[in-house]
Amino acid sequence: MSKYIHVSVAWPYANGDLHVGHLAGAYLPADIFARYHRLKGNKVLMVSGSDSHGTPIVVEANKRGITPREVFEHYHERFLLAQQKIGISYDLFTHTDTENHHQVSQDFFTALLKNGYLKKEIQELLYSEKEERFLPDRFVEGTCYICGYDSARGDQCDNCGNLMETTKLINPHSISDPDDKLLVRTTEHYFLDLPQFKDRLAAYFEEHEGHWRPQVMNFSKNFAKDLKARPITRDIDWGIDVPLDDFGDKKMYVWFEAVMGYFNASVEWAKNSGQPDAWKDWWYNPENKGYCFIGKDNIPFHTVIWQSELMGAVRLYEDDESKSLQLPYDVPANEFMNIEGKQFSKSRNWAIWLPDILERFQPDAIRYYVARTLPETSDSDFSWDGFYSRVNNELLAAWGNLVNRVVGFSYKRFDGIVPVTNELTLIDKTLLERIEGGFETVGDLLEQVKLRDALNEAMALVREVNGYLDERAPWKVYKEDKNDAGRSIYTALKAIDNLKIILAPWLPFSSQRVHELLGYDGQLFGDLDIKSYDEETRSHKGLVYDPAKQTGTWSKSDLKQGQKLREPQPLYTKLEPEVVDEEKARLGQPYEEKPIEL
RNA sequence: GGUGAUAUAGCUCAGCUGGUUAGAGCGCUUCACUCAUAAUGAAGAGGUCCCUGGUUCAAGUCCAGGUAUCACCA
Repeated sequence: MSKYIHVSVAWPYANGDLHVGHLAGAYLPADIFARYHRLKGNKVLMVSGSDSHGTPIVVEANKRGITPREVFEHYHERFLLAQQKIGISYDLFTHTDTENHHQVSQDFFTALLKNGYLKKEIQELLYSEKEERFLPDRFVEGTCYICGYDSARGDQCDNCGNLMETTKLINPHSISDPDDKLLVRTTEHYFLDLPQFKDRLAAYFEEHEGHWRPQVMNFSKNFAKDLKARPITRDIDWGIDVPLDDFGDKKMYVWFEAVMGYFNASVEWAKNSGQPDAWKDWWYNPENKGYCFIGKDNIPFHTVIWQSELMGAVRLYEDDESKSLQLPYDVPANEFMNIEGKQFSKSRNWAIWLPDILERFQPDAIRYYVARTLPETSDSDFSWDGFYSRVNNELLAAWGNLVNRVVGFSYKRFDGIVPVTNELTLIDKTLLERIEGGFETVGDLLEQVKLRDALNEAMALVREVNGYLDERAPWKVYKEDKNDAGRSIYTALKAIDNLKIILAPWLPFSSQRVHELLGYDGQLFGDLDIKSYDEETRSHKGLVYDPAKQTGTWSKSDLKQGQKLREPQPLYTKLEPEVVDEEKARLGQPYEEKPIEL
């Protein structure tokens, strides 16, 4: 029985390249999880996209003297390429400036308004007469009303560290123009009336107590205890229009519409697939399980606000009143990944950029190290020493070498075929039972989103096979009893055939190569391509997983004796010790974007 | 300032509702092996479980306070 699994992945702000923090926080865990379910034969819908709105994009655009649209389109393109290269298998990775996203977000707004969950309130904000607009906090500078520092930012004072109430700043002015004195003015905005959801949220948390990560649950419960209405509209130019005739030129707040992307992108995916209602199999299916993969900074938006939006809209594009939008089943938020012990910083370029490292390292090597070091329970650390030793001493030495030694031996002593042998002995059967048990043990951990534990277990199985080989010593036995040696090699090949599937969620590229080495044709996974989609007034590109050619399944090996193998080539490139110092030296240096080549 | 987390072997991390000699991987030492990208296997040495109090027959595990780090909110 296949199940429906919806995988929502955090939407990256398209104002700079992706870095390993993004990968570790959301994209890689989501992909591992999704690939497992794809192998299980479950109906996976994994979506995300570039967040094209929000102040950071506008700031970046101003800095470069180009439009916000040019900024996000530039990075959207790079997101597509980098993620294709490292194999994040989105059913659709789109962006928030599609006609579809605008339309569905507006319909969401309208539904919330109609159902009585939005209310108008008057706010005091800083207004620029020069620019004839209200300025967001980040565009404001002034004198700190606590310590007197004269360059306090609109949201925080860099001198005393206190967060600022923007309207209290002394002599507030625009960041880009110190002569542009700002005035406090009132403006009217819509608010999402979160307190109305308090009881329903409490019931929702109750329902999921137990399987959520404790830090996510605790944080969310606490956050939901004291809810206030939050403004969801802004006086800005770059964003989605509020769908009301009498509300000026105001736009939706980016956090309000970005989370809707999980829903909107599902709708787009269905349209693109030519089955416009297909998304309902997830969003209106009580059997669906939805997972939101995000970083810890995003927790309240994905455990409180998004749930409130879904509950408040009740239903969209669905007439059956017995149905309502499904809420996420789990929000496996990750902590942060530091770099060489220090926090990521874009301004100081303390970062490891994805397009950059993909030029020098194999995707599976990166995937392996990051997966091994996932910040699932607490902040973790990416270190080049760690990368070097994990890749060389574990991935390559234990797994790559296992494949190489066994296939190589078959090639050398058994004419490059899977040895033909008779009845297995107890020790052979015991090994295979242990390995085959991995489908259960590793699978269970994956379903609980304990990805690090699951990988640990999978690697323990790899070591079992190495231990078995040492014990059986086919290279020695071969001289006296070729059949017995063949039996061990057959057993080891079959173990590898199983492990290639068990490891495939983490190592899709090298598992495919093992698949081919073992003599199979065809693809374990489907294709991941960049495609173009036309809407009425504009077109956009998306990264799209097409499962049509997928043949891999999460099930025991049925390796045939006598099957022709392919000549082994090492799976992984061994890293030279110098890379550690070379890569460390890059940290903090200016980063130059280069074209991403596949 | 408030809230939620995190601090355990050289390194990266497990240790759920308190209970035998505190675990794993890597690194290190010794031995074995040579099919393999000198890769593999076995054995072993490494810890005042951040600090200070407290509860308890018993605390890495609970409570209070403190220190350091992270996120969110004001």
